[in-house]
Amino acid sequence: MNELNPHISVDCVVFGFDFEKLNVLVIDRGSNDTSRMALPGNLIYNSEHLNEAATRVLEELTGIKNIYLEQIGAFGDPLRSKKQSDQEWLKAIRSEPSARVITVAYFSLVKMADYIPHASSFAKVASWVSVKEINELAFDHLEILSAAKETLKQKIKIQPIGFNLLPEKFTLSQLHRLYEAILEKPLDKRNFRRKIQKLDIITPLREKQFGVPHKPSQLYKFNKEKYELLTKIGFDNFGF
Amino acid sequence: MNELNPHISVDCVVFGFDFEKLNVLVIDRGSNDTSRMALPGNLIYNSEHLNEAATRVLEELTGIKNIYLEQIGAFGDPLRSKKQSDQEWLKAIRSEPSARVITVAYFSLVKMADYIPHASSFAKVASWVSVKEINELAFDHLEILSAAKETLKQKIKIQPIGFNLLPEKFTLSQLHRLYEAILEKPLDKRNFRRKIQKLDIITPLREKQFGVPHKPSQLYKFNKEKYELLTKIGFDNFGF
DNA sequence: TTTACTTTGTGTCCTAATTACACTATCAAA
DNA sequence: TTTGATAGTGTAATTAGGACACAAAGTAAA
Repeated sequence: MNELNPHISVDCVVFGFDFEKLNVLVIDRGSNDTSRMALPGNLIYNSEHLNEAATRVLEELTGIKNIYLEQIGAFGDPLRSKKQSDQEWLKAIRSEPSARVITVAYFSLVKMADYIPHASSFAKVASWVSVKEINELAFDHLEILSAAKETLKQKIKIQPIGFNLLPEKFTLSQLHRLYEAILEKPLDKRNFRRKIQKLDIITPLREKQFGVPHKPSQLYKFNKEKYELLTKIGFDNFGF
Repeated sequence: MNELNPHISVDCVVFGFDFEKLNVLVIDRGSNDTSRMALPGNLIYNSEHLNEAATRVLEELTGIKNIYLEQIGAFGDPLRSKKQSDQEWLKAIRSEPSARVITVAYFSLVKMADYIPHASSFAKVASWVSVKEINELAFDHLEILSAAKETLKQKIKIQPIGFNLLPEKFTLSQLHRLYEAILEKPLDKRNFRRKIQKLDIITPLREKQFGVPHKPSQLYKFNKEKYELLTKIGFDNFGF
């Protein structure tokens, strides 16, 4: 009844931002394969919705709840079944050797502070790796990562989802660097500030940075209420 | 070896444009279910790539080759297995009663003249139905249709894919009505013309409409070479 | 052959958005 | 008190977007 479905898996591209660059959570699969790193993922249960499965996989891995998740799409072609090294996958698939696995990929945005690899005690430990440093991954995960990066780029041009990658309180410079990291191109500082302020969805706090060896920066928070109000009115251009 | 996989299907949302409104190909499933109409779709073979399966389903249905196809995403939750009326699906699923089906949805854009239902002699006959008239479909197909419409809207704001819905030679008015139908909002005639001409990807022909009871219109064709040249240069704003 | 009907095709003005660009202010640390 | 680092700000020029009305070219009907 509540069994794993050996034909369908979910894989998650979990992005984090360290105030300088984008990072992704990857899992070390050991050394019995050409590419040791893989995206976190798992087979799904027959009783599960797709989104639930992705949420579950991420919570099992990182302990994070209420995670921002978005589907990227379905991947997986017959070649997938030739790579037979992931032990869990092998075990599940054993009964039906000719089957293939379709994987439904998700991307998610988390605050990096919410998951610190070795401070957490989960079975598989994932680690943060800079997106730019990844040029090989197990299975078709490199393709999935590319699609995730592209989807994120497109999405952030339309919706203010970047705030999921920042702490509650953040500076405009941090937000600026985040957009540059995602879009992979420099954005003029003054033009960026003007534009983001005109969107009218961030609120300055009565608080500044302290302890920094330079002029302390104004802190802001994302005004979710105002954003939702604007979208309800039909406003939909939060683009860059 | 080359068997149907009873867990994974593809469904296709095939859009056509009759110079007035958007239409979708639907199949009449007979009367043994609450909602008789469904999107064309089928289970996939284990040896098939996902895209291949979608291409195959469409070619089997309409005979059209070289179709424009784009994945929308994966759908399907456990509820799906409770609706047990599609005979083919039942038969395929019989051996494994507790399984669920994930469907990978695609949307495709075709020139309506390429598929005229009763002129073709395929087993299942699909028919064109105005998108606006559809408010019920079998399974979760209404949800898929909504997602398809939304994806198409977003996509046409970025890429010039609309030309797949028009014949080789078309008028600016036809193109104008197409954009209005997809975006579901009126666009100013003069501003539309100015903008589309500035994109510089359509070429006027040495030819006009004839036989029309009004001023004959200039005919244009989509300049694919120029479009690809522009994208290679890094230009990517074909938006509306 | 004239008139009515229908759709094509065009230009300007105004406002909003985008781009490029450089210097002063404020803090910690040396 | 000097140095080093980042924050924070305005303007001018260009480009894009939105609103708007009328003459031209064909067929069909009188």
